[in-house]
Amino acid sequence: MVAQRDGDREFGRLLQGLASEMNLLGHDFAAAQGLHATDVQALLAVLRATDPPGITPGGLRAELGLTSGAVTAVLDRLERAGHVHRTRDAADRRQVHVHYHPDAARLAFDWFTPVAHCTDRVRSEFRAEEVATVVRFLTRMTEELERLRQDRRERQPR
Amino acid sequence: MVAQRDGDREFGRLLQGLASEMNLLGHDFAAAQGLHATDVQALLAVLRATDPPGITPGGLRAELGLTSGAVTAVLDRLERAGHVHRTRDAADRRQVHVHYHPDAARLAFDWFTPVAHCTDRVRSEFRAEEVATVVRFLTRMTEELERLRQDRRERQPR
DNA sequence: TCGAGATCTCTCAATCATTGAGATATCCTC
DNA sequence: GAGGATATCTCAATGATTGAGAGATCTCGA
Repeated sequence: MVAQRDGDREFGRLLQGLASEMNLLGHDFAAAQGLHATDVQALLAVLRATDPPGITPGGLRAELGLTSGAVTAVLDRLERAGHVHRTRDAADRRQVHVHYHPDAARLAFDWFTPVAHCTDRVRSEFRAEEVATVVRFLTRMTEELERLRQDRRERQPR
Repeated sequence: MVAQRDGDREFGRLLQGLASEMNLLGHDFAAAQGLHATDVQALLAVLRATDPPGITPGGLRAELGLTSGAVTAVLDRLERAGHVHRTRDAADRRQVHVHYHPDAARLAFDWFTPVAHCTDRVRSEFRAEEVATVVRFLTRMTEELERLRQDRRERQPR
């Protein structure tokens, strides 16, 4: 009754549903903080970027799919609200690095703690090797989607 | 060196990264179709809703985290562009059902076919029981996040 | 060393998506 | 029926996003 095709379809739907649910969490956080959805996405991207130098506006542009003007506006808002601050790169003074303010990190951390508990709870339902499988899947899936986007961008540069 | 805490953190980051990547696919589709990111999210939600009666504006409101005014605007745009159409429920004439136009479905289907291939490719790297594990994980994760959001909404109704 | 081109960020005006309150129509229950 | 609840839409105000272009800095070849 449930053919391979249906399985695939269900699979995609599952992924979409999860992504959508995570988006909504962002919306809720935004509403709770008096921020806008885009600002939250940007803030999370900044928090996620632990590579020492932080993330640049250009990186955010790529990560959020916004134009440069929009990124500047987002960062202005976040900076005005005290969540992040900008520093110029000493080596390449064209570049700007965005850093989060520790308080912003704590705020986000506190708010997302219940979410982390959710993750833990689900995680604890799986055996270690199953978790490893899931991690492998998530990693591969992300890689493949990244590659797909990159390919498309190269094939259609404008 | 990598403690449990770090593992958790990495796990959340993985999920976020995947969700973000899927979001970007939406952005790309939007750009390709001359739509806006929100419109695409809405269109996908409509396509995803296969429960026979379709989805209502209220359902979209919940699914996209928008206000009623915004949903009306989104649907106006999608309807004007010929992607969806609205019908009134015969039994409850307050309600509206949103249906996609077959051409819109085909358009989205064609565009997302390479994405489906991505999913298939990754999927084929896993044994059947591993796929089952991943499906179980995705399902549980979505359920838990849904529940978390619901709990929060009930605790803080306004 | 200099200059052309590339890269990164920001500015600014125009556009248009979103909010939020309220209007309208319909349903449900007493 | 009347009152309250529910679902959607309207509309003015707000402000986020776009897109072109300016400014500053770097890179590399002549």
